[in-house]
Amino acid sequence: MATLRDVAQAAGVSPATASRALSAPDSVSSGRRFKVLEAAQRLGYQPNRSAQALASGRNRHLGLVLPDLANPYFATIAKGVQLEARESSNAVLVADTDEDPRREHDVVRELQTRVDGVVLCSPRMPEEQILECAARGPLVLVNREIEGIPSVTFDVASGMRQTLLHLRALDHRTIAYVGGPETSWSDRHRRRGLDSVAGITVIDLGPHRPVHAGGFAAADLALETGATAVVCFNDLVALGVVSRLQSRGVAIPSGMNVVGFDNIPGSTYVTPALTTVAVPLQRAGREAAMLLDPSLSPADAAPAQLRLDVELIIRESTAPLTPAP
Amino acid sequence: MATLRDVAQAAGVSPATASRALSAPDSVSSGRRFKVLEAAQRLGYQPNRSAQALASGRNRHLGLVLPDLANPYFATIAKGVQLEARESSNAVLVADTDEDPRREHDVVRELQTRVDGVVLCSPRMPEEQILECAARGPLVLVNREIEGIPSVTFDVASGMRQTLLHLRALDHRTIAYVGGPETSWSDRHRRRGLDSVAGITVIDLGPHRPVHAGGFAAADLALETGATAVVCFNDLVALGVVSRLQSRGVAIPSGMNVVGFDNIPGSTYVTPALTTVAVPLQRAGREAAMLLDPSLSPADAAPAQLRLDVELIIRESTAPLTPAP
DNA sequence: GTGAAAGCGCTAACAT
DNA sequence: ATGTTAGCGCTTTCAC
Repeated sequence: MATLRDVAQAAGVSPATASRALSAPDSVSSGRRFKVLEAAQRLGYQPNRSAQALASGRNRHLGLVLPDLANPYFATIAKGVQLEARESSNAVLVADTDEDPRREHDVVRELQTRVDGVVLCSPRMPEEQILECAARGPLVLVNREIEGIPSVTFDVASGMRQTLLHLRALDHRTIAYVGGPETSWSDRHRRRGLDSVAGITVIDLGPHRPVHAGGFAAADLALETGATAVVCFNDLVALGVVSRLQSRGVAIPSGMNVVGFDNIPGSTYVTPALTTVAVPLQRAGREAAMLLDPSLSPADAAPAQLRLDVELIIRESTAPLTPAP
Repeated sequence: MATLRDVAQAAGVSPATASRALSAPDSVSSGRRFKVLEAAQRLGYQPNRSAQALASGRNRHLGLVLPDLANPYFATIAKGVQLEARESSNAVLVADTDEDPRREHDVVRELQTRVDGVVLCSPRMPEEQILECAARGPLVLVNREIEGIPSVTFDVASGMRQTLLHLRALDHRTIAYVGGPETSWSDRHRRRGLDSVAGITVIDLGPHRPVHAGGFAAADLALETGATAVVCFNDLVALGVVSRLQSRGVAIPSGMNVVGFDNIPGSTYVTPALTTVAVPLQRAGREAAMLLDPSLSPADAAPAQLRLDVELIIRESTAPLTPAP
């Protein structure tokens, strides 16, 4: 394998010049630059990443920690991180914590020994642990906000408000909300939108596991309340609600309206297709990765806290309460 | 940040001994080992990965290349790779190719500059390009076999045979097969199982895109043939077939049976739950990562070609053709 | 703009 | 079992 020395020698310049020709082309006269590039090409030169990293103190590796790679929500964020990473010639180290918040802390620390910065999607890790991790190296939060740490979140309160306005316009007056994990930033902020619309009564069905199975129990509760629509913490839960309602013989939307959150791919595949709040997951991943780029964030600036807009997508699972005659 | 020298000094030993105490404990007397470990602990020593990598020539990084992270099929494989990597104290660099086979080659090569070995899930990259990549460094294929390259695949022909036997037992005599991409190893091998069961006529519906949308067109074709059951290349397609049939008013399983492949999580969420062939995706990821461990594979041995067993999971989308009276 | 030289922090012969 | 020594391949002052 050809080294930089070989290239320099072949080009008749010093290793320093060869290095510069490759990484800071403008600081080398065009003649020599050309010779170096040509030699590198000819010898099939591939820089040794480890040596670069050791000498420069930077890896060009980004870390990404998330609860579950097989969850389309997180997978989509991961795609966004990848996309941005590739454009800034970084690589992404992904670590899945298997939904175990206790494991997250160790995973982050382990990753921090290997990367220049970490994107952390951790709905449940205790705040003080996150602060501790942030002290060890650059870190950006996704879907959660902590004072003093850069983050990318979604304006879910607005999403909730849009949802309620939509349902009210369809003549619904009593709706049920299937909550997510109690400790989640994301659920707290959805709830902030719950009382933002006059003329709608919201029945709180309490916290539920944010997965398909969580929707089963919730569906039965919803039916009991007399609500005409059920709004769910996320699409996975909403899908569970739909399944359960259908198997109990309740038609959607005629017997009950259902709204999800997130707009994961599965929300369009189900029948009826789910009305849901689209959150720009991939964009969030990109933005998070960008916030990690040191050249873009002067160290003295306040940590950026992005709040991305969301949009209600109306599909088949919501309809006027009483259809026109 | 404390370095190994600092630790050595604090423990009153040479850097070499300190290094050994940490990485090959048995080669150091227990007294000194203890002192080193204690000093490391006290100073909060964290080895510098770049330096280790440069000196040893190994990164403890594994690469994983796949078409689409948001596809549950690949996401599950990724989880398996992660699991095994963690146990062997490796980290995983994931690269998504956005389903673009032309991009795969570059992505793999880029990754190979950063990792000790690559797990490649690439249904469509041309064989010669894969061979070229394999020549550059350790590489294991998943869900594809190429002579001379270690791989982990599934016995999908057996899965197909199990499916046909099941359908025959339910009195089906004519079934339709919705194929996947023509060039895919995986589709070729499914087809090998197609003629393995006597007494069943299989109508080939031709290649389809292996996603939900692909199932729509296929559903209409299937209806036209008079088949009583449709077997699909994968669950995503099967889900599409189900959607389309239902929206055309065909009940499942009474009007048509549907079988998928892969047993992705979504296959249980749909109504009716999908009969499908479960393939051990996570296990495949693990095995692939293990094959990459140099300590387990003597360089002179023939490349391992694992073929994992699959199992038909019978759910609600298949039923006897003519129910008992 | 260019080169010489000094490391980055660690591992692995080699010698003892 | 331990220490000495030499790099691994690159980046980056510093002087010119």
